[in-house]
Amino acid sequence: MRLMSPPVGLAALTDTDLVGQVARVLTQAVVTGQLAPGAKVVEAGIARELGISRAPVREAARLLEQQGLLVSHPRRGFFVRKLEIRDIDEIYDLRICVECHAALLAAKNLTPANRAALRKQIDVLHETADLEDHARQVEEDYKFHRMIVEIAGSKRLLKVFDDLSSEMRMVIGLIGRLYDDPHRIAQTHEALLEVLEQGHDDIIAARFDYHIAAAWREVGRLVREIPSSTNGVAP
Amino acid sequence: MRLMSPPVGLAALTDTDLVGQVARVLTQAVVTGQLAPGAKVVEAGIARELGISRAPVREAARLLEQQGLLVSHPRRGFFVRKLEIRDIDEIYDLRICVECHAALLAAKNLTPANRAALRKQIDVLHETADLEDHARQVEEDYKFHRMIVEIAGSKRLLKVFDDLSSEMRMVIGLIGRLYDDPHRIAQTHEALLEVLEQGHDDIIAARFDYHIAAAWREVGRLVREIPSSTNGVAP
DNA sequence: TAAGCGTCGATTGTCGACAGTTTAATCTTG
DNA sequence: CAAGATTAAACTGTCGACAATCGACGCTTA
Repeated sequence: MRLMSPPVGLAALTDTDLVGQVARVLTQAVVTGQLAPGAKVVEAGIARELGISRAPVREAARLLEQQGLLVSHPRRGFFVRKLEIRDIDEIYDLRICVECHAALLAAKNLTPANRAALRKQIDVLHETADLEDHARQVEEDYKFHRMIVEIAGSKRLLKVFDDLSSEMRMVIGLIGRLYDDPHRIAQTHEALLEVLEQGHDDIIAARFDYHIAAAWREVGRLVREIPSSTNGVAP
Repeated sequence: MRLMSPPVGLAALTDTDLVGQVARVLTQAVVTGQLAPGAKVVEAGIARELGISRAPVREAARLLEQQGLLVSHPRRGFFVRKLEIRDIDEIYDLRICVECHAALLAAKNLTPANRAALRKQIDVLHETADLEDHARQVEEDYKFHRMIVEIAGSKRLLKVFDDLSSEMRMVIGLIGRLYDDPHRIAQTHEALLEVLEQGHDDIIAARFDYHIAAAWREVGRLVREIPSSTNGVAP
């Protein structure tokens, strides 16, 4: 006898994931610069503001620490991480390493379905290119890159990418503007997809390497251009 | 007046880093198999055993979760991660990606000092090869690889490597024995160092790729060979 | 007889409290 | 007046407590 209702694809509702929520709030605050680099993150303050106790805040803060957005000095608390030029170099260097590899794997896993998804995302890039919403543009840009890593099919690769992402968002947030013309970015990504579809390892690696390295150069230039006192990036 | 004893270069006895200590204890328990894959990690149990409260235990558990050693099911607690063949493949795939890159960077940063350090570590490998202490041998093996990533000079690269390391230790722990003859391992590493000193990018990458892939194959073989019921590795 | 329903102990998520430490602000003192 | 000592306020690290929830087990019922 079967009385149990059949499994319908409902999203498991985890309304009690306070830690996760706090982590999201904090991440947002950091990448938007609402919490400036070097700023102290007072547990009790955050807790009071969110109407909760300190315990979940502490756990969330540890998460962000592991992600590299916060640093903790024992007995002194958590602080928003200050990025130095050297950090930005590390971030992009690792990103090249990870994303080139992901691209190679993705090319092998490319199916009509996810190929279409990538195409669609490029359309989104074109659409948002005319808007003045820079944050949105950055978001869609990353989404494209993330999709490739997803297609690569390695959870660990994706985790590394995601951790890097928040750091990169922080950097972009500090710069305060895009590192390139949004239309050009959309076109570039179109080219990336083509190369991916082509499927030649050397070309894929070289192309992704170049693409990310270009962003690296631009970001580096822009960061150096802004006085460090105003952006929290030390030389 | 200065009554405080002068700072000695001791391992910064931060006696109040409970979370760190707990994290170390838990990590050890997991990689040694003392906590078997799939086992539930009861917060109160750990806390009582260590004579502390649950708060630090929770924070430590979150750390290990982020590291991939534990998984948390909301409202059900933390469990020791069960590794599947797929995970092992992911781990080694990422390790190749990361370590090859690290090796290239390390070759560029190679100085007489750290070159000597690597040589010395190879000596240690030879010395411990005769011992029957497998755990020690594995440890020294990783130390060599870690040194290379350290020389590469990227904190983020090192972090990725360290996270992977604990997972790899877990795998090795499950297998329960070395994947190769320790003397052969020592020799192989000697060859790696030579290639590193030579300084040709292509050769370095190819050699490290091959070296790690070989371990991957061996580990994969050994894992498959053991009935999954006894080792916690699902197929 | 087996799916579904209470019930009960075990465990998690969260909270408020307290001691000890750090930071700042104020007060000395040469 | 500046450098150091002193005090007060703020904050962290840790704890124990409590309600909410989960899993197991036996009970009901079709």
